[in-house]
Amino acid sequence: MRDTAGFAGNHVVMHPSPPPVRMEPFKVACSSCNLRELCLPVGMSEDQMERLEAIVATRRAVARGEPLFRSGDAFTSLYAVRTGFFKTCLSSEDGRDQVTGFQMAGELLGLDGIGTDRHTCDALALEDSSVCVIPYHQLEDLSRELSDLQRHFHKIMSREIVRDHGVMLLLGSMRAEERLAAFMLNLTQRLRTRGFSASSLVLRMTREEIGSYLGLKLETVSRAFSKFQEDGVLEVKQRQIRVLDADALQKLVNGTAC
Amino acid sequence: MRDTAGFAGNHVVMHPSPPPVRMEPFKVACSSCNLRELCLPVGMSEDQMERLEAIVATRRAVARGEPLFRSGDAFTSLYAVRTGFFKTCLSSEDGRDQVTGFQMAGELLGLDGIGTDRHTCDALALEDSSVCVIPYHQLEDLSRELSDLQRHFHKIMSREIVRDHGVMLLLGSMRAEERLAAFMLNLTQRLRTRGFSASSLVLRMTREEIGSYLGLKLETVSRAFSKFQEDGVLEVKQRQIRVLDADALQKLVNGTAC
DNA sequence: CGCGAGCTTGATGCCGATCAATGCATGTGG
DNA sequence: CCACATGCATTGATCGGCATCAAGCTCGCG
Repeated sequence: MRDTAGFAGNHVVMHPSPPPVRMEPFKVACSSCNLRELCLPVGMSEDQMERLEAIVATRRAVARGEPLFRSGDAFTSLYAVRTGFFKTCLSSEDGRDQVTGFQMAGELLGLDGIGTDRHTCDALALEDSSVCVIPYHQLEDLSRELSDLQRHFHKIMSREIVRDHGVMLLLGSMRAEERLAAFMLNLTQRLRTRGFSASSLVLRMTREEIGSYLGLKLETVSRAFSKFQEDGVLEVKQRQIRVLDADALQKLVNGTAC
Repeated sequence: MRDTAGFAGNHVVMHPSPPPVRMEPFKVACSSCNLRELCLPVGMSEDQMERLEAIVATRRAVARGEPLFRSGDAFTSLYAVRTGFFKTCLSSEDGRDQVTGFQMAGELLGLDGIGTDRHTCDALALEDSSVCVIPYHQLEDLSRELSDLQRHFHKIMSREIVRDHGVMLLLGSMRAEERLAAFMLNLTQRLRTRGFSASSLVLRMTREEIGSYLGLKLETVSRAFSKFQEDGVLEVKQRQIRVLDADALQKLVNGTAC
């Protein structure tokens, strides 16, 4: 039987086609959320978490293909991914397009909007997803009272900057196969953090989206996948991927295999 | 007579070779600093600024070629550039190297360190420079009291993220000349903000450093400069640059000239 | 004056883009 | 249940932009 673990395991699957946006009036309970060790409340006490829950009052469902927000939208809230999978992408006026990131459960979306009070990129759901809505001004207010929250929020922003620098390194100095290797390692690592198999996964994005993220054309991504399969590093069946030799990937990312 | 304004104008020039690091016990006065409209205190009242000055107690001079901090150093402070010019760069173990940014007066350095309490990149002075030292934990404490400070600090971090996304777009989808055009426009715009001529400047970095930032080899950068000169877009004499046709640069960055 | 770091310019080759055709999976309507 | 459309992936052939290799050149400085 085929292993379909991937990160589809605990996703909210909504069929047949749900309304694209649905507000859930139910109380959000960070304290009982299985993402609390990945998300904003990391390291917070019980009563601090209650304060946070009080402002994170709503959830929002986003159907596959729909935007959570778009570039130019007024910025009011951050979003924590509960279930599902997103991409953020920049599109310049002349049709150039760049995927700037893929976000999975526990990761924060919308940080780009703080600087100008408008979102500067599009966030699109790659599968039916749900997010916790975190009204930003309330978060600012609360983080003035809870230094643990403040500290953690700053760490999240800083790590986003560091992540971006890593992508710049990748885009600026790696070759196609190295880029894909780095991408796959990053993906499996994040899945492992979330308790999923690191060796078997289902890609939620197309070759074109991967290519956009990595600064490659979709054909090049496809060829690199095929190469990895030939070399016994990956098993690739469309979006079903099995990692056979993680070390080989790691060696590609460093310079050892050149 | 040659216009040498560039951004050398108000820089502290220290010859012959000063001690690489010098602490200045003098009081820092944000309120009388001509960078206060670019730096952290933007939009703060007089007495708020006094609170900030109280924690920004020291300056530090960094000689050309010397590090302000290095990857792996313990993170304790942020730094605001007072005078001079820096680059930040990432170097992976296998010798790959990526310049992730160039910082000039009024810009903040060190945000990368917040996430892990260690710096994740090197910051090197490209000319004799000086910075204001901002002890980070004191800044956190103060920004819990002064919401204006908090808000502005968050905006600065967010804008850094947005800037990085822009670089990702550049690295992922632009061709050599487009990259250099975007780079030159960005540079002239920042100079203009600081009251310098936007049409005449002196590059503080080598072709190789520009290339590393733009994901190009130094020869390609050089050829692109030559091309711009041929086309009457720039006048290039080593590091002396004069912008003759800013519109042409702008058109290159968008798709109009393709 | 001569050295060296940084810059320019030319010749060549390779990696990845582009163009094009085919394959494969899913879904839809007859 | 099949025929067909559609979206995505694979694979091949060719092309072009940038890297690489290799000389010279410029300028500041000891």
